[in-house]
Amino acid sequence: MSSPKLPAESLVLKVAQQLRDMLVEGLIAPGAKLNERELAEACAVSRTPLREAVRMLAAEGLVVLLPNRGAIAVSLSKQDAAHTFEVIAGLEALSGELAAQRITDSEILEIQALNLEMRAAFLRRDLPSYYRLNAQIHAGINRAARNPVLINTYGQVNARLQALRFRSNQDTDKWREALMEHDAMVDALGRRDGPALSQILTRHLNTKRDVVLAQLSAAESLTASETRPPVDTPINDTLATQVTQP
Amino acid sequence: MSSPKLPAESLVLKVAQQLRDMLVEGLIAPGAKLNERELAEACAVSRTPLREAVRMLAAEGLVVLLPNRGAIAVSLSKQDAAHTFEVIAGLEALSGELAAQRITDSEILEIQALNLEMRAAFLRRDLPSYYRLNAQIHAGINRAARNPVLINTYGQVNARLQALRFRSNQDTDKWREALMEHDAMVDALGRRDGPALSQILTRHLNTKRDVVLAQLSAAESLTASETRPPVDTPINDTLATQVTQP
DNA sequence: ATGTGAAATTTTGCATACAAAATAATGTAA
DNA sequence: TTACATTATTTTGTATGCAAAATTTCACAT
Repeated sequence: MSSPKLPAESLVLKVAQQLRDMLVEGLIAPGAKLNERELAEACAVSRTPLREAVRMLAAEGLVVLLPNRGAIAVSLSKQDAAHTFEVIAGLEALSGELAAQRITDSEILEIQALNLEMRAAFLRRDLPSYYRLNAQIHAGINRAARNPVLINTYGQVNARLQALRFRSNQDTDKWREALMEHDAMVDALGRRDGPALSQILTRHLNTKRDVVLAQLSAAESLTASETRPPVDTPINDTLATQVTQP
Repeated sequence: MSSPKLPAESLVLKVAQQLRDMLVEGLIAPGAKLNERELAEACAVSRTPLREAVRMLAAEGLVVLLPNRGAIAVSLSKQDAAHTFEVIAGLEALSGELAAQRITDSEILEIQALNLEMRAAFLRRDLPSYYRLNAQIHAGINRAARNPVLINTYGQVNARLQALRFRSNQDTDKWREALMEHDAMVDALGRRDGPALSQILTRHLNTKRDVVLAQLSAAESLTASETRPPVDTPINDTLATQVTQP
């Protein structure tokens, strides 16, 4: 046996990761209330570490704290989503710029291989594999940027988008477009052309943004016709938390 | 009277802001241990809300949690600082790009005015005013980008740099260089030339990074000669916390 | 002196307890 | 029935208590 006991990681961090997963996987739906007693029970801990974990997620922007009313899973309005995509695009552009300078030959080969696998997944219309490979490619570029702060920041902002749980690219045309963008990415990466890669990534994220926003609009109009009168905007619009401005 | 009582903001958020200020102002030095009892007393609250606040700051990257050993104020190694500057540069580049598209005429005038004031502060060698105006200019550009997510992300990452408490630009040459870069920035902004502004901001941040890193090296060699044998790297090197990668 | 190890103290981590606020439930009047 | 006020219940926010871990203290041997 290797490690019979390593309680090393504090409970709070484990609980935080559990909740983070639940939020990103959509097990806790956007806008849903986080009941402390309930969640504490589910995680088999007392309310104290659970609350601390929730506060961490609030700082990460995955939940929103309502004074005296607990916390709810973040629910991005279309505007929020658009803003988030803008930031993600900026971070990926940076990632591409840096990766082009720092990536190793073997890493390039690996990403080229992943890109081919992704193409194969497309041909089979294997959505799950496609998503996994797509994520791996982007993660690979981020990793090649050799900047842990960038990876962290990206992860934190991206988690909020993941929590939207869009599973799209049903539109075959858009899908094909994404594939071509990926080819261009891998090509630029192979040439170590930072500016080009950066530009492609920005464009890529913009199309992704458009797809997701379209889906949000569709979903919105659906739920609206089912339940509500033609109300427009989801719950929160700003998601502005603490910020210490220089 | 306007508002006799607005306990609205929960204690935790107030305490978090207090601690954030302490960390950014250097009242709690980088690497310093955060004693719960002590701080709770100082903030006049019990340990519970204090701990929750500390966890939030940990999620923001302003403190580092040590399992079973509490928290310490983040202490960026030179590498960490360099990585952080890279991310800040990317965010400012994005900010510039967007601001150039979205800024109003009156906002441009305001920033031009601030820039002139800053020049005046330079002529008087008035460091405090210079810093204040410099921060206002950058904040103005960020605001003009019309993206609250960007402002938040920027604020969170930048706070870690602020906690370094570099007060530099003593080097008059570098200072002059910064002034010229600011002129170029304001010029590009006036022309609403996003790419140019973006590029200038990146270069500007790079010089700033160099200045700060040089200062860190200087400070390091100082403390080293005073206390320690020629040890090289400060406390933590990664600062990698949680990340949910797509 | 210097190093080592055991006991004492402090500090952290988690659970519980209690007050205040919010939500749900109930009853009553229109 | 609906609207509204009132009470009961739940839920949150904060404080306190207690065990485990870490740190310090101090005696002792080298």
